[in-house]
Amino acid sequence: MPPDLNLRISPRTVQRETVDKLRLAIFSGLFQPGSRLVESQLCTQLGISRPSLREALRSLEAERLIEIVPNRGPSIPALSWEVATAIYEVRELLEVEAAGRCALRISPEQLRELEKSLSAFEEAASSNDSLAQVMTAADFYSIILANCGNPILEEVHRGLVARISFFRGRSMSLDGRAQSSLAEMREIFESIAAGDEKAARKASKQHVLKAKAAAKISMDNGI
Amino acid sequence: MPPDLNLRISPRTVQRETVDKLRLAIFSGLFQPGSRLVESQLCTQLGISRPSLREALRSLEAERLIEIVPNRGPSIPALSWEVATAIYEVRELLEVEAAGRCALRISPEQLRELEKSLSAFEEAASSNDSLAQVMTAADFYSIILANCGNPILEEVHRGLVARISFFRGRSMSLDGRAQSSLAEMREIFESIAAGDEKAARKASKQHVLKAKAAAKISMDNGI
DNA sequence: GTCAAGCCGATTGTCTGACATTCTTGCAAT
DNA sequence: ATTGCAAGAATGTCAGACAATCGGCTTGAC
Repeated sequence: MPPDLNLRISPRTVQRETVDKLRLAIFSGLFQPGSRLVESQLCTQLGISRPSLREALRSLEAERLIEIVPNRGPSIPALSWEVATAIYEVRELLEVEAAGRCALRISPEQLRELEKSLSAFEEAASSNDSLAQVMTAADFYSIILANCGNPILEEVHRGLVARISFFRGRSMSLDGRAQSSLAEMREIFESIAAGDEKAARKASKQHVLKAKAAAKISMDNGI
Repeated sequence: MPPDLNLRISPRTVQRETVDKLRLAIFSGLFQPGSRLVESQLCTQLGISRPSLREALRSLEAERLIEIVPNRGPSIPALSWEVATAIYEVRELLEVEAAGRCALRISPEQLRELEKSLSAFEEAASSNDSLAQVMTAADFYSIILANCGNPILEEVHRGLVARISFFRGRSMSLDGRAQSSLAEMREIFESIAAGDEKAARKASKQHVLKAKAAAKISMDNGI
């Protein structure tokens, strides 16, 4: 059998990417919190019809990336500090668990992947591209979550991180935050590499707590 | 002005309830896992148009209550034991945390509510109505999660419990499971009432572990 | 000048109907 | 029995339409 000629001459089912486009746009902070998303505008911008768009919007609503109030339409929710705190707390719960499990079971192969993503973050941290920083940092966690042995942990975590992505760009651009974040992540990596569950949990907890503190600072500064 | 005759001759915004109807139907086990949901059929059954139905289906897809394969349409996912295990594990993480927090901060008023829901479960446990058992048990957790001080914890938990609701009816009808469940829940309640965080965590953990074991048994029995 | 009432445009909620694409299933031919 | 094909069914997507609702603006009264 010839090796998978999955060429797809005529790109079918491209509509489903709409939701990904929108999601990415939200991540990138293209829309201000609180701003409304007018359906007709999005339709023309995305080149799709209103029914299709509305389907995509429903998905995003279920993911809590947008909110839809009846007769007012979709908008980007303004994340209150209360909710952000709650998200960080649950993130802590999940990441600590994942890091601990990961330390006990990650394969050497995946460990190299993790190291690579840490290097990628290191490079991003030297730059001023906060979007790249957020993205590479997200990769780092993703690898940990993907190797913790519990797909649900990963899934839930992804959903939560998505909701605070808006913040994370802001707080990452705080002075020195990227560098200290790097140090924390390196410690997590070392612990996992050493197979030290307790240390991985501790380092992971520290990291989330620091991230939360940074987020609070950037929010108080009204950035 | 006459006092709010909210008669709603022409029922407005009733469409949004469609998703609730469907969700309830899924909870109740009306559809077999793996069975397909044909859009045109659902449209006539629910009395709505296809676009509206598809919006509802997208919501349910994002909640992982159904899955939609391109060009094959929506269906009820067959829950593998691997995924179910993962869900129970995360549930444990969340419930333990919530019970612990709840013990430290619940108001006397809400504590009475919790007691009431425990009584409701007690009554259901005496009967053979496993749906009522699942529902009242869900109420019990909901109150704990709603009073743990972290709305995200509650939200995530609700999503996870929804996905294993199919099972829970089955495992609850195992011989003696409802009664032992009652005992475990009572212990959780007592710990919370006493404000004993550690005990609440321990009892909560025990409860989830037992529930998981019961689910495994009922699954192995191929029920 | 300020405030309240009412009207108008903009936007959403929902439907009908349509058509191309894709999957499934049954039938025919080898 | 297996293969291939063709008809039917279901989905993916669109266009257009219309009522209901919301928000802002104008108008009028004090």
